[in-house]
Amino acid sequence: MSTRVSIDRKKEIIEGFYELSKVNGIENTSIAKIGKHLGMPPSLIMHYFPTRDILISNLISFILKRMLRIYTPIIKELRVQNYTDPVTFVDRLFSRDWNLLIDDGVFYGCFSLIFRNETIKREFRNLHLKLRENLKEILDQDEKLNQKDTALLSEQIFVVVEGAYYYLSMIEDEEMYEDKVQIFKNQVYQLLKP
Amino acid sequence: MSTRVSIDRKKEIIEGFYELSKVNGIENTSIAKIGKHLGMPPSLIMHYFPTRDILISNLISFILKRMLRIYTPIIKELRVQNYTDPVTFVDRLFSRDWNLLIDDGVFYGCFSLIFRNETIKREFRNLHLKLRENLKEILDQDEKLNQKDTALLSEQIFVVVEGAYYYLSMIEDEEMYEDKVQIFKNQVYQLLKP
DNA sequence: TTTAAAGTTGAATGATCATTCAATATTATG
DNA sequence: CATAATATTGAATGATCATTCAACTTTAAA
Repeated sequence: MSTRVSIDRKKEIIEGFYELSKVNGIENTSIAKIGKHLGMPPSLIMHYFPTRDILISNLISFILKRMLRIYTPIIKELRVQNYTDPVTFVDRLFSRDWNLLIDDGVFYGCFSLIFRNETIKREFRNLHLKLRENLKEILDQDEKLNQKDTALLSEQIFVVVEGAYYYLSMIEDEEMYEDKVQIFKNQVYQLLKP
Repeated sequence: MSTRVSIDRKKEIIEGFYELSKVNGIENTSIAKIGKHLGMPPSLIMHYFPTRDILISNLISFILKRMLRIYTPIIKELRVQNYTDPVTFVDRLFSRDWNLLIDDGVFYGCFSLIFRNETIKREFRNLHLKLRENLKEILDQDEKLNQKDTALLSEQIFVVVEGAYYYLSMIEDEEMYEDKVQIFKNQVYQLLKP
């Protein structure tokens, strides 16, 4: 069905789309621009992605897959150590690894599409349910938390993390940024207290 | 400088822009479409808003002004009663008044612009600083909280509220939605405990 | 009432858009 | 090697875009 070439091309196109979206926003990244950026005619892009909507929904899958990756290093660690201090991965949640993993502008640009596209909304919902499940699994490894409702806890932790990401993305002042991060980290540590 | 007519026209145009953006998204709401919607030539819109960017930045001001309004009824109450149970306005924060006040799709669509526009970012930041200040003032009215750092508390409350709004906007199932709301409300009540 | 300013119209601009298509080149298959 | 499938090209489509402009109408000021 899908050849090596077609798989590579699709990947190349989506990555080009993503790169240009970082600079111009998704809404200003046309098929023609992607083509010029990659040195291919727009018709080739449409050969692999028949409509712009399909192209966008592939970009979203690409982004959501990336986001899930924040957990893979932590989960690997857990396999080896059989124990990880929750504080360690809370730190990781607040670290700038996420910003490195995926551009905030592109991410929120995609997110804003959920309100007019049911499929995109479902994809985002699934990602977030997965993120919470993963966090729950990690919390379950910690004996100190075995009295706690870890499902509830992971909801509570994530709502702080996500609120923090939203709010922090407006803060320019470096010092203020660090202050706020500390506040929100403490807020999560408080939740983790036995 | 600005006549009655020009003030009314500008308002009419921005509101038309907002209405169409609810349905199509900002990125798909052109000046021509706004004109058709309001029964006026696009050139008239450009007479009042010389560029599309100016039009967008006016839409954003319009939206942010609206958001601040969630507090005015609460603050009015406080003036009369000289006391309001914080639980009451936490409820209000989580109520659907906000969704009524401003469409989530338009809101997040505007928000995603902060990443490529410094002015818009500043406007959003100012709104959120104001929201937190307002909440602090309300918390300060409550004697039960006079041992607490109300500035810190308002940060912590809002980060939950904003994370919740983000997350809840993906949830379709009504029952699940109510469950989550209750979780996040409890999380805030916990913060308010003396 | 004259005149200036502000408001409004509609047609025209060139740029860019997503998408289509037929033609050509490359690769895989039998 | 032949042939079918896949990959790629480049030109052309009509729609829509933000913006410009000159002409016209209404309102305000003097």
